[in-house]
Amino acid sequence: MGRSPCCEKEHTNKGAWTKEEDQRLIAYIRVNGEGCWRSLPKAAGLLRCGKSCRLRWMNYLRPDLKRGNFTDDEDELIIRLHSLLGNKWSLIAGQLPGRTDNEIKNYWNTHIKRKLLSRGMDPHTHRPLTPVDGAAASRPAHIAVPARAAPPTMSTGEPRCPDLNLDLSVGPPAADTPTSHPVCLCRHLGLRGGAACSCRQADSPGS
DNA sequence: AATTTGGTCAACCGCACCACG
DNA sequence: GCGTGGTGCGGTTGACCAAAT
Repeated sequence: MGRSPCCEKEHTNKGAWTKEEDQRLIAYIRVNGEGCWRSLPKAAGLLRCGKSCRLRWMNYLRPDLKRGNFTDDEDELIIRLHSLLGNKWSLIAGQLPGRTDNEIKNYWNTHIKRKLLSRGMDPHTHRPLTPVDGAAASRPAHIAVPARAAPPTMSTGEPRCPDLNLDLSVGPPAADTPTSHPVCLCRHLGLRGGAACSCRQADSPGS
């Protein structure tokens, strides 16, 4: 009935990638560039699903990735972007050069959630925890109630952090990262391929 | 020293969107 | 306008490791 699966699961490897698989993928993309993920595994001699190859490349093998701990600045930026965008990890990642959506998502779930809870903030709404939670009652006095904080809904289109300067038409704020890909938020905002989008050429050379 | 528990992160899965014929 | 294929995204899982008991 429906569409065929993205790949033949019976003849594909799963689980952790080996060094050899990594090398094959890197070598292939160096020569042929990104794109055509569906046919890439066969062409590269990999027994992997195309999606798996893409994920491995995007989240781990890309040369412009910044590995290592998040800085306090990045922490705060993620928190503010999340309050504005919600769980739009790819959008948030677009504002953090060298970071991937998967990395940020993991970091959020493991570190920042706890950080916000310790501040007496609800990680979902970015509002102070309600008395029902039993935490707000004990909220320290120095934690101000943000009057403009609102649930992370995307429907109003109203910025929840007016002081956060998000230029939606340009790349990441860090201009000194020549290796990072330019980020076009119009793509994420549903304008992909639209007339308003001027990023098609720069988007990706392979696609 | 052995076992348990909790944290971290790479990877998978399913769905949604877009481009194209 | 519709159906299909390809790609990207967000949620979830599970393996691995370190700290605690």
